[in-house]
Amino acid sequence: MLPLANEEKRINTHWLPVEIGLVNVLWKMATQQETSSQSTENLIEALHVDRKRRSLITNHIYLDDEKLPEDERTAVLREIFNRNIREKQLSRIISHLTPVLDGDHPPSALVYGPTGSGKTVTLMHVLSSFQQVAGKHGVAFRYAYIDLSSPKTYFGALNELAIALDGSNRRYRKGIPIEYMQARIVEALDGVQGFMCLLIDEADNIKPNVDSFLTFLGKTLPRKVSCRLILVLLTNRLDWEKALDPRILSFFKKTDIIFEPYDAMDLLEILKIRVEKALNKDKVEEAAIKKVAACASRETGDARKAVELLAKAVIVAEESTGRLTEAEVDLAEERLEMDKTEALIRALATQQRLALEACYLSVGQNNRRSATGQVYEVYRRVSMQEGVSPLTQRRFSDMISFLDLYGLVTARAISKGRYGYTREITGCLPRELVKRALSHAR
DNA sequence: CATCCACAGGAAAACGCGGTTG
DNA sequence: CAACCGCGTTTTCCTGTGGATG
Repeated sequence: MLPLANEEKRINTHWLPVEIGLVNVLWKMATQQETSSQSTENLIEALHVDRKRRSLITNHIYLDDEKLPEDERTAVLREIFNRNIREKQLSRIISHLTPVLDGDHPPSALVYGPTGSGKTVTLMHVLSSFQQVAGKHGVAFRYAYIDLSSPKTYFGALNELAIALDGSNRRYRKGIPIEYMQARIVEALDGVQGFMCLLIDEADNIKPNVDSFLTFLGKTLPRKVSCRLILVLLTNRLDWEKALDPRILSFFKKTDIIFEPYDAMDLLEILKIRVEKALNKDKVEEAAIKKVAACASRETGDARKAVELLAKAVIVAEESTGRLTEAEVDLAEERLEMDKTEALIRALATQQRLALEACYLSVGQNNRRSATGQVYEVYRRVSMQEGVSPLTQRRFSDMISFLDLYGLVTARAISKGRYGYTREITGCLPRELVKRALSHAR
């Protein structure tokens, strides 16, 4: 999973020839010129041309979801759905909703799916399309999106709901009674006839008392308003239902819809759209995109991660050959991994950092295996030096397990016969990465 | 085959710290 | 203000482990 120490050499040998070649060309050009100022100008020109030659990106924003404006985002999504990617999920949701067209009331839905499987996106798409179809059938259908992706209280959730419903941007002040909030929501819904679909994203994010919010939504609200409510709750926790009060589940009479993570084929299509929009197609090899899709689907099937990897690979390609091939993807994956572990190390608590330092100190340059006892001694010395009082061996042992869990060291329990039962600790990260991260984290 | 090393790792007690109560 | 409580962390105590060794 983690990059091996010796792979760093490959990075260098990979791009060096290109750079050297370029420098040589430039040097020749420069030396042929008569005055130095002219040569500098030429150098600038040459570098500029070269930069252009290597550049892959034609439109930057399509590689960064954060920067994509809303209408562009929906346009991209529309394309995704046109390519029949989430077909199964789409048809499930739609068949759940179709009773509306005949004026029947579908039950509420609970949608499960891991992050990056396109829950929100798909639901939004379906609902907006559904609204239009319903309009043609003469059925009044509206929907509202309530985003709870940052943790909210019962009050905060009501607030979001109120904002979504009355269309205004203003937040209601804190401190007003919850009954008032509820009254506002009822008021906002009162004039509406027909169906009202509430799409509640990350519904598991309501902190202290989820139950009361859901009770309000499922029990109180439908009685007070004229329109017919359809609740759609999105969550990425499969066990969420178990945390709920069974009474709530009973009056919800809900349907479950499950979103599988994207598979490699889906991701491939999604990536292709991005590539078309953002990159110079001639410089991108099909195999590379396939590889990105394969990597992402192997890990989590998270579309956002896939795009992130693609973006990283493009950067790698831009600063080396100017072509996106499988090799660049490999490198990008490696770097992404390195960045992650480095960030992880920097975020470690002091004691854990010391433990990690002790491990790599004890293991030495040639990755000798060390027993827990030895490393503990080193750890004691190090923490004395730092002026931190060392912890007991018991705790230290736990920290080793922690470091092992996060893949920062390898520690496996082994019996050395009558010479004891220990964990052999070895490092599994490039020395220089550890050094940099450790020195930075203080 | 029993022994025994040098820890692993579970359980419980002790500690520390913010918050609450009489 | 002391006494108390709840909760997470740390220490102490303890039993368990697996194979080389005599």
